[in-house]
Amino acid sequence: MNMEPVRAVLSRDAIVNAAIDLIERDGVEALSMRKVAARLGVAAMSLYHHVPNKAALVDAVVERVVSDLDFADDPAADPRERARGMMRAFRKIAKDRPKSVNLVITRTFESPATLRLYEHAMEIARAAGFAGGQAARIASAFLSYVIGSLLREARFAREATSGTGGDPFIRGADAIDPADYPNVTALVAEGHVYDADAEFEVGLEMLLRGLPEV
Amino acid sequence: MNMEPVRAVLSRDAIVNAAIDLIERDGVEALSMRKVAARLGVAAMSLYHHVPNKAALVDAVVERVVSDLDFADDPAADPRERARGMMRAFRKIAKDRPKSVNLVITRTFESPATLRLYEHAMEIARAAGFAGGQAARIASAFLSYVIGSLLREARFAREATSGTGGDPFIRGADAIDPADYPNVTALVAEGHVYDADAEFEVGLEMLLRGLPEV
DNA sequence: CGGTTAGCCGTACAGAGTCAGTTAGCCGTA
DNA sequence: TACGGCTAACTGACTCTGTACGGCTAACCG
Repeated sequence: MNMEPVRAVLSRDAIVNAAIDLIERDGVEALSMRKVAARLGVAAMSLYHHVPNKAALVDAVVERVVSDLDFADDPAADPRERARGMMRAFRKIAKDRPKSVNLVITRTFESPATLRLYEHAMEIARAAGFAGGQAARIASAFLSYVIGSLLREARFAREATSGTGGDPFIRGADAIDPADYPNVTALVAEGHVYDADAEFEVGLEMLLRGLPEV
Repeated sequence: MNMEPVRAVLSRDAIVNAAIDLIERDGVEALSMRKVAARLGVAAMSLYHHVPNKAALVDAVVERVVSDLDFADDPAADPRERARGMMRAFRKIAKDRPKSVNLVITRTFESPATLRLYEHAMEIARAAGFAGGQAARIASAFLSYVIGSLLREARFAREATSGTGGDPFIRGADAIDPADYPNVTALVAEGHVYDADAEFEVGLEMLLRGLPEV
């Protein structure tokens, strides 16, 4: 009656999923082959029939996270609007899988999925009228900016905010010496809260406004 | 005749130095307490009298790397020029200690040294006429951008370039399917090489040009 | 029905971080 | 000078990591 196969079902996909779960639950440093295996009810060494080693597993995780990104895009739309759309979609990683961000970020744009990001950014840059090397450099500028923002945002998201609805701008602000950090102190005194969205949009618009003449 | 103390001299500074050496030689993942200790001619556990644990050691490394940064700065100069100076100085990390960059990058701006970066950026933003929250967001935009650039640059620097003087734009470009990545392929065909300095400057100028009205 | 093979498991080992217990050198005081 | 105590380094052990090797078993193929 049980149609399930007797042996445990194991697949690359299942392994990657388990790894992502683990990372999002306990953080990147808690990822271990044994824990992934345990989560799948399987012995550690079984994983190695589907994944050559841990580094490859991590690569696969990154690939998955990036592949899940979906920048709905209308090629006929205003290139600036397309750029905004892509950047915002990219940034969604920080919301969806905050703990995995550090992994994505630490890797080159070489794998198919990450290269796709670059390709897409180039595509938009070209649609905006930039050619060759200039398009590449502009695309890189945008990507560098999202990545930097992502990093910042993911770190702030490490702990859920309390009910106040806003992160304090800096953790442990009380311990800061006003003489050494006057501007930061003043900001804290003003009650400035960290607003990831607002921050991100400011920089994004700066980049867009600062685009060279085509 | 031997004036050296019989027992090994150990200090927090010496430990941090050894750790940095190790990281720059063999990479972050090769850093281990035992190797640091061995490099200092000392038993592993001895380190724990100067550093509470490995995480703290890593923090100390980050702190050192960032503290060593020196953005010579004339408060009376044009704020834009000051911003350029700071950004370029920051970027020097990638040149001086490429392997340590990933560490710096993965941490919040909470420690004194990293907070100093933020303070400095805010200071320049205020000198440029921006106030309060807006100054903070502009400072963040610039910092996000450098950090993103740094990350990108550090990864390209992983292996020394061959004699050609230019990195190929993408490693393993031959394996890329032109149908999937037309823009990237075209770029490679044009012989585009990766030029970290040029790329960085393009984005920097975009941000400066795109600064809001004060 | 016999043989091959793909996929899972158990064992084992080197290297990691770090706790506990021990020892050795230095320094102030008598 | 002799001694007592304290700090800092050492030794050993424990747990957890990644993964190489070899054996077993269930499924498939002719």
